[in-house]
Amino acid sequence: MSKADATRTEILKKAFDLIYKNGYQATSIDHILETTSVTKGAFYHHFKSKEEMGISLIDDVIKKEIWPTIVKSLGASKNFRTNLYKMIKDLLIANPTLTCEYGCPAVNLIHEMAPINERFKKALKKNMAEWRKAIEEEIIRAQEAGQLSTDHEPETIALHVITLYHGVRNMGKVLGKSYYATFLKEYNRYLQSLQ
Amino acid sequence: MSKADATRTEILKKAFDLIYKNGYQATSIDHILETTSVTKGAFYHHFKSKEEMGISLIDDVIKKEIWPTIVKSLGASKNFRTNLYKMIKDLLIANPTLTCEYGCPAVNLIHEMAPINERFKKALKKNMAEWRKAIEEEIIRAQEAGQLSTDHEPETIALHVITLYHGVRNMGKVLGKSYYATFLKEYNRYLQSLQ
DNA sequence: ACATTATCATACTGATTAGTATGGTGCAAA
DNA sequence: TTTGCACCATACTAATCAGTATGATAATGT
Repeated sequence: MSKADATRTEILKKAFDLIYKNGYQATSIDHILETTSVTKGAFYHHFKSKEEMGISLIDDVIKKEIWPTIVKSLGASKNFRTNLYKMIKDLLIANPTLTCEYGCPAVNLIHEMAPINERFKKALKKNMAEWRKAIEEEIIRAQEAGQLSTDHEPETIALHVITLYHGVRNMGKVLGKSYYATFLKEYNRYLQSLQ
Repeated sequence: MSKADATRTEILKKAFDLIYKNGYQATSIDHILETTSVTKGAFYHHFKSKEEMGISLIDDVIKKEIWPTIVKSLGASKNFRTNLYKMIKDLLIANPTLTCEYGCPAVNLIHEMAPINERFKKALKKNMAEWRKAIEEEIIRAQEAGQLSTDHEPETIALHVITLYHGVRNMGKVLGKSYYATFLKEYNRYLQSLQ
């Protein structure tokens, strides 16, 4: 990795930390630079604006933070219920960078930015569509294997699972980590109700 | 209503509009005053700080915006599934002030403020606890009427329903109003799976 | 009628914001 | 060797922020 790439990465890494904890709008560029060795000149050399940096963050960092956990679970076992359970559980519990207090950066950004910035919304929508598609494929495999009735619409279930994830990430901010366990039990019951 | 009360109400009303659409931190006091006849002196006479105004907003306005829809549904019919379905549906569709694009103000505030402001978190938590309790009572009634097995923990189901609401409000910001219909079908299937 | 206080209005402050202007440095191609 | 550009550093700007200082006016009790 070249020196320039290292600078770019350092900016995105620090920006991710601050935006994850304080939100995009509340995170200033000065604050990002404060605790790094990067200067404002370097920042605006790599990103033509704060918005541009934010969009890069969605594509580069968030994707690399969440996507591995997802693909690791889907298709891992032959039982789609096991896989969908593990996927959400690992996203909630196993990921070392994400905490209950601050939730999920992708979910947070949708909340904050989707209504007020079209570019953010589009990038986040694309991200969600990829996740949805991956879950759909899992469900279709289950239907082809006879584990699940074809009466179920794969898209409906996929989006419902994502909806639950968004919901529990928000609830966790208020109720704390103990709710994750409560939620996972009821989530599992939901998965078992899919026949 | 006295003149002073009218001023206070006008501030809270305008603040609600702006915070609902842009978030708490992105809403400035100057912006609140801009399109009203209220001045900064009046603002700081009624609220000792922006934070104080925000806390008032949770207790006063949000509660009055959402709570009526909730109590109207719960206990309305003898079937708890019908009531829980109607509650969420009305929150999503029937409420005239809330839109799909901007979601639910209470959910939004949890996302933005719960991790970074203890007073907000506490006020929002109290709000959620009241909702949870109301749903729990609906579920206990159903169990006493023999509509639902007592194996189900009322708190678990109540929180799961709230979780779904939080989730769908976030998803709607990206997927648009059409998803509400898709969600409601799967939500109904979930309610029917409670036996 | 008078005093007191509630309710506001105006003008300010210092801090912070995103972004710019300008110049410097090192490396790569010519 | 020189030219040019990628990469970065420093110092600035105009706008905006929450909050304050100070005084005016209106309501209210005595």
